[in-house]
Amino acid sequence: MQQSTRPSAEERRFLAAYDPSRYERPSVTVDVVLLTVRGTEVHVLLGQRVNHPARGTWGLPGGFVQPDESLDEAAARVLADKAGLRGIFTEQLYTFGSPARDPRTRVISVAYYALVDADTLADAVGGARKDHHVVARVVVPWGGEAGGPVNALDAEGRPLPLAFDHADIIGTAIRRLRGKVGYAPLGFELLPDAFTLRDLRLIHEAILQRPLNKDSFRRHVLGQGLVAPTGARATGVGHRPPELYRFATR
Amino acid sequence: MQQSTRPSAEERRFLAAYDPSRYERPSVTVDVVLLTVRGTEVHVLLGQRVNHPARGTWGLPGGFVQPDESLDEAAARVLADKAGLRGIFTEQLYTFGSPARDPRTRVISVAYYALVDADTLADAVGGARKDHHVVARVVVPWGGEAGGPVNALDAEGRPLPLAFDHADIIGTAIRRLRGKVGYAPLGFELLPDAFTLRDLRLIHEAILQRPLNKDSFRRHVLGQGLVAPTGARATGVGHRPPELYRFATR
DNA sequence: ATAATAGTGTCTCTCAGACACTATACC
DNA sequence: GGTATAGTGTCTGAGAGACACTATTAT
Repeated sequence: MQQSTRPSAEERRFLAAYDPSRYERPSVTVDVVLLTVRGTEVHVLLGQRVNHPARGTWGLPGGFVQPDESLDEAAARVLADKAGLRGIFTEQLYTFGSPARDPRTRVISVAYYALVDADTLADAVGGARKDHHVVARVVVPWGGEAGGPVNALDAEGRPLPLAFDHADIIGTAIRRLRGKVGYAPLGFELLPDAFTLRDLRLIHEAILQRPLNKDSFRRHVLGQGLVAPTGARATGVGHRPPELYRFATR
Repeated sequence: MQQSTRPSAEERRFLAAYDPSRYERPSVTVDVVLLTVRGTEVHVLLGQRVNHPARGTWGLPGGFVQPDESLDEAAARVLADKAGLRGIFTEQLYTFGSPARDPRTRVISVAYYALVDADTLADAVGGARKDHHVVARVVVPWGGEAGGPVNALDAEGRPLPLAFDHADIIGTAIRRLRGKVGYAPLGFELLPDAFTLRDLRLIHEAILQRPLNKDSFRRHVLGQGLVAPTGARATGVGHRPPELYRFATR
């Protein structure tokens, strides 16, 4: 980011006299849509609200932006505190600021989305956080990149009521993911270090919720040079063992 | 947006006792990157700052988000107040929240970008706002969608110093525009109601800063069904008069 | 051997790029 | 007529989809 020029003496006097309390200020939070893929379905980490407002409903991990941290840092802090995850792919998504979206007061939420492979998420959530956190299945009631709110289901398929506008926020994350997965190397964020091309294709199919051509997918991925063979092969698969690949940083 | 469920009596008591002043809150502004294309170059509306901080530098039109308005409404209000424009294409861009980006206090800026044709912008800026506003040429020192800050030049080609992190914000708008212009009908927002296919192609070339294949562009645009011929033709062009088209809302 | 998927080879269809050619205004 | 751009037709190469065929392991 570009640094502004050094303030003059006159500007320093102005700044010293500046009173920020003259303006009514909203609260600003960061909410993180932490997504993974289990089997053929996208899942999201939700926490059950133990306090009002909307107590008992399920919401995204989030927190107020602290005075000394950037928005990216706030998102990383939320991920570390609430999910025990560090260093995973995280990107700003959209900022939600409808005046009535939180009944407490004016709360503007800068939403982020993050991607992690299912095993790492299971390990992270399996600890002390188990009680009030769930990795919920996301049901997307629209195709392509139409957009709109989504539904969340628990492991038994029961719907989980979502807090505030979090159904919209998750829907926005799904739309972003669908839009980017075709040309950006996002699938690797959802897989362990070594994976087969079939694994990668199933990730894409789970995100897009439509079948992809096996041959074209293979050609496309190999042609992009985004993956490199490890030399190893998967074992115990009951058929010809596939090559294991890793993400190639070009 | 989805409405949250009706609060219970207990929840209403909680909300009545809630004290928002317990948390330190940042200021939140909306800044608008109002873009247009003049000739072969992208331009942006800038205003000269008459007050500190960064007095004399050039900044995007912006304003504090009011307690009763959404972010979209704040962006529309800024466009109406500072540029006299209503009903033009506007979309949320990105939220900038580095702690030191504004020397006054913590200011988080929700950036929007808006598109308008050059004639409409010239009419809107030609009035009383003339003194402290300029439609500056944007010089992009990176190709494709690499991203990064940009430079702004006045009509004589002199660089205009940009306030705060506005060079980054404009750069983010350029990158978004380059990314979307290939598949979304954005070019029409930058043209008057009737235009030739050559006009539309020149708009795309100005945004992408690279030449486009004339034949493919024509086939692509006509094949998409996004334009419809008006039946009229341009006159006084010194060569075969081209068909005039309009944007076709499918 | 059978089942199941990996991986290769090839054909076709679509589309972008390139180019040639004709059309038509203003000078 | 000359010039400049509009607009059409056609060829070619790249890539996606489809499909046939071979490869290889667990059972």
